[in-house]
Amino acid sequence: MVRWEAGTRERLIHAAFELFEEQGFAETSVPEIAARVGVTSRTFFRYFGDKREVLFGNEDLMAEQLRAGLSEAPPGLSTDEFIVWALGGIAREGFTGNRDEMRRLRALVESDEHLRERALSKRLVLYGPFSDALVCRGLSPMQARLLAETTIAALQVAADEWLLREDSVSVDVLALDAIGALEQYLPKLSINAPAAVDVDVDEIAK
Amino acid sequence: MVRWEAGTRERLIHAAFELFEEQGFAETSVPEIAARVGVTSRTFFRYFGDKREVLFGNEDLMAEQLRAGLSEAPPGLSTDEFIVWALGGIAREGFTGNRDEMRRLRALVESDEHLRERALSKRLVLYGPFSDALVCRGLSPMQARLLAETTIAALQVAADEWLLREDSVSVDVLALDAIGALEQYLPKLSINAPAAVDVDVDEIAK
DNA sequence: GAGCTCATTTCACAGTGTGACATCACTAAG
DNA sequence: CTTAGTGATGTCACACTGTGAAATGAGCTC
Repeated sequence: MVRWEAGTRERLIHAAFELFEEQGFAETSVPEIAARVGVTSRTFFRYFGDKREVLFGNEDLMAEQLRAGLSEAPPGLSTDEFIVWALGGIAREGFTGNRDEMRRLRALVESDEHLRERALSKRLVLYGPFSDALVCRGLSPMQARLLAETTIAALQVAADEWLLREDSVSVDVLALDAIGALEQYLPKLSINAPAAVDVDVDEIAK
Repeated sequence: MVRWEAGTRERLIHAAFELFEEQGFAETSVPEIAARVGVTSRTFFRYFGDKREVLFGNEDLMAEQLRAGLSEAPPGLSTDEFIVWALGGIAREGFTGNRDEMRRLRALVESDEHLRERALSKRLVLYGPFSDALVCRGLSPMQARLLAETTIAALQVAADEWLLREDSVSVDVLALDAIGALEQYLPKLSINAPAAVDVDVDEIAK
């Protein structure tokens, strides 16, 4: 006879999800979640740093997979090819099937201010590895950051679109469509921008 | 003799800023801040929804100014001209002088997880008005969102760059430079992407 | 000076998150 | 068989966050 049932973490996640859907996030307390699983709230906080975190375990997983996946990029890709390749990987790993559960999660997150906030900062976790990989490929930190943020934002938009649909278009195609359309609207550098940049960088160095 | 000193809100902000710099954000309690100003913590929470908010009053102000400013855009601008114009406005309103205080604020925010999280969601407040304005100009909600996020991200990167410098380059120029460089790295739609988009959108409508 | 206003205080409270220490089934030596 | 871990959980105590509801009291108005 085992002293404790296995899979406490998973059961906590499940119970939390249920309760949040039944009563709302704010109206559900941690002791309540713990009670449904038959543990103490202290145990809950041992598994999850805070109440919100119970819904975002996946994101951390995706970030790890992403970091691992990005290091396996075929050599010789140009930066834009690298992005296409990375989007494909993410789409294949994180966006197959289980659309319905993702929809429910999305609805939950959208329903509460604190959850929306946490979701945003989870994007940081995603574009962190991405940005690092781009720096390794020779981009400046600032450029890498902007490119990573843009790509992840496109991915997010594409994911939203994907969740609205029922067909089987893959997320990376949607993301690339979005990026393509984006380019059409971005101001072209040549039009304006006196570009007093490169000069002043040196002045600071003094 | 006045029962209460004027400008409680400003004095709370000031006291909080000082204490956060002296001891760190996590190590400073709300009662402590309130005590330094000579009020109760209850009063603090009447001015600020939560402890973090005391550092982000400006962002809300900027968002309002932005929303107001965007509605005054000269007619006849194309989308990319509109973006250039908007960036100019933001730079003129929010990024003149007081660089040193902004640097200190930035350092504070970077020093704490919860503050970084809040800073991110404040960006939502900024790109909300932007995105709305773009929708009014005929973009689809998704496109508007992506374009707005990209622009604000560029602004953020440019602001970071600006804070690192001492010269007088304006933020909007830096942002446009960043966007220019960004375009160079974005995958071109023509290369790939079978683009199964427009068809399926209609199918959903049924 | 009666009454009103309004920022603030006071009080009570539910919930969050954490550190320190106790418990107890199970396990690996000896 | 005993003994000494090990590791997930419980227990307890606590500081802090954030929020309703009612009381206070200075200054203003008529």
